[in-house]
Amino acid sequence: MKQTQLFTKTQKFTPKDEQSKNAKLLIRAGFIHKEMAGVYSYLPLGFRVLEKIKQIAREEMQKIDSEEIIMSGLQSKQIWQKSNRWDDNVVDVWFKSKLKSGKDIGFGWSHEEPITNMMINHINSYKDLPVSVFQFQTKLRNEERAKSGIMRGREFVMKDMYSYCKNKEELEEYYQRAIIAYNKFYNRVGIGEDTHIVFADGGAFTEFSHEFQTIAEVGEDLIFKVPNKDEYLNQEIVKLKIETKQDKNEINKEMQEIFGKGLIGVGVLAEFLKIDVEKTTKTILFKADDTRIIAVAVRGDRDVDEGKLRKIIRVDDLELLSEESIKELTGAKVGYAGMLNLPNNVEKYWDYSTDGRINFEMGANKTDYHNINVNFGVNIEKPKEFYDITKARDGDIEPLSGEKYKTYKATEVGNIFNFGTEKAKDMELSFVDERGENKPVYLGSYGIGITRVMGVIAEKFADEKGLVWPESIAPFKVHLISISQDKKAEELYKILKDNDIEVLWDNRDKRPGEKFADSDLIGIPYRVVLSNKSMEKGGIELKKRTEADGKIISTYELIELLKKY
RNA sequence: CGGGGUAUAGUGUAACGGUAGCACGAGACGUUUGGGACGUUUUAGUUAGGGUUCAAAUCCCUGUACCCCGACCA
Repeated sequence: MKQTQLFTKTQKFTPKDEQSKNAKLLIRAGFIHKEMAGVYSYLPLGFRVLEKIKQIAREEMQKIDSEEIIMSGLQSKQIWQKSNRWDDNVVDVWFKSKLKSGKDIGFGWSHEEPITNMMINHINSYKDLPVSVFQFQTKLRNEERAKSGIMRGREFVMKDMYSYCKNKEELEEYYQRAIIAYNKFYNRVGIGEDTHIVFADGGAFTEFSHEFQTIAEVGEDLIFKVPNKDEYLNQEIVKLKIETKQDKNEINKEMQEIFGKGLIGVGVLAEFLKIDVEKTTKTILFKADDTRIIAVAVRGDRDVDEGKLRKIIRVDDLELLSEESIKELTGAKVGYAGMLNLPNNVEKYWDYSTDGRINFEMGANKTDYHNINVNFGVNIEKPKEFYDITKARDGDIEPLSGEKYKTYKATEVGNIFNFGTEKAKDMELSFVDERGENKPVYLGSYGIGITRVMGVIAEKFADEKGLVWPESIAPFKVHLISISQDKKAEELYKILKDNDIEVLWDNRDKRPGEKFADSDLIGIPYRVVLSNKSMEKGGIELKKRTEADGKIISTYELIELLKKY
């Protein structure tokens, strides 16, 4: 492609309404256009990158016998009601509208339900299984807050794949094949080395789901590497058994109620009471399934992991108790709750970190009051069991080995999930097995955030001059820059094209400096310069984007070299 | 959804309540041609609505948009 034909221009200044590196660079280089917060259009260069990434995903999915389809973006309410996911309180990212007739419709934020519903028409017998289908879809999600450029938008492209299997074993086998395909995909797009499969919460049906996380500074997630193993964990499933240092000879003191007006926050509190922060206790109250009230105690310097709590109490629906309810329940404002004297209907859970302490502090359930010198077996019954409810953080210790988890900031670029028969049961998708018995189908769901992958790559490889694309997904392989040698360049341009080498020819009437600067900004892997200077030296200058200096070679050598890559 | 911030030309940035200016981009002409050149010239703007004032980009109110932090995030 000739650059004069490219309607986009590069910008010298970074847009002021973008903070993230990926959006700044992609906009400056003309890959994307921002429509609104979290919504971007893909311009010729960006589109080419996107298509390259999609093609690689396509090839890898086809290799594991998945068939490509494209589903509608409009979805019907009835289908989603079957699995109880139409409700805005259950799924909070819905975009919804109505047909002229008044019928409710939703804009697809996921396609598990519609596709499973569709499969009812196609899966009847065990002979129809297994089936795997995938698509590239623009997902629409009404995110409360879009951020990080194209990494987390309201509209984004996702490759989603769904597998339908006869039984657990067949699904498990396909799941493993999908993992292999995913790894190949990440390798091919250039982020394989930093992309790890990470164990994550599996929800109700399976113990684990898996995420593919790419280690990157922009990452929103913290992943934990298990000591001495090549195994990574998502924050919410990191096992902890936090021990608190305690002098065993400390003598139990008399419990006291201390007045401390407006002391909110453990740091301030500990200072005021002149005790160690580890003596303080945080009591958090939750509402589960609308009916249960849960009180959780963790050591003051730690936080509750709601994911872990959900698992312990076996609910999906969990939220913090409202201010009014806390007041009603404890008789105190938020910030003074304690495990002492809570009504009997409140379920109480203690984290390991609260165990083994002598003379600890706790909210008094009385505004502005805290109890100190609380002791198990004296003021409050020692819990029969302690749990792992603490949110993991950097520096935490794996209970098994006693060694620290290593942590990395990472961004989730893929996710695979084993639904078992749960989804099929919701959607009433079943098949008849060899013996004529009706059985639910096993569903696996596999996603790759295509646009997010592009964002991560843009961000990870960029240097101070601009973007640096891996060869496999670069918009063009070669950036041909001609300086006062347009005739020769035109010939070379044709030769490159005849050899099926994707080339962007900067045939603009611009000064060399500007062409080089633009070339670096756009980030095409190979730069080929044709100029009086290069001719004097005997040919063409070839330079990789990642290298500082080029080398002079002949046209023949150039073609041979580029063909190899 | 809570908190904070910002809004001036396609982009980036100035202007005490008193003439909206500069740079990049884009157009024209000329000089230039290996790291965002130079000269002359043209183009194009105060987020929307209301208020205060002789006078508003500037002060006030309301809306909108965008950014950041937190919450949320199959």
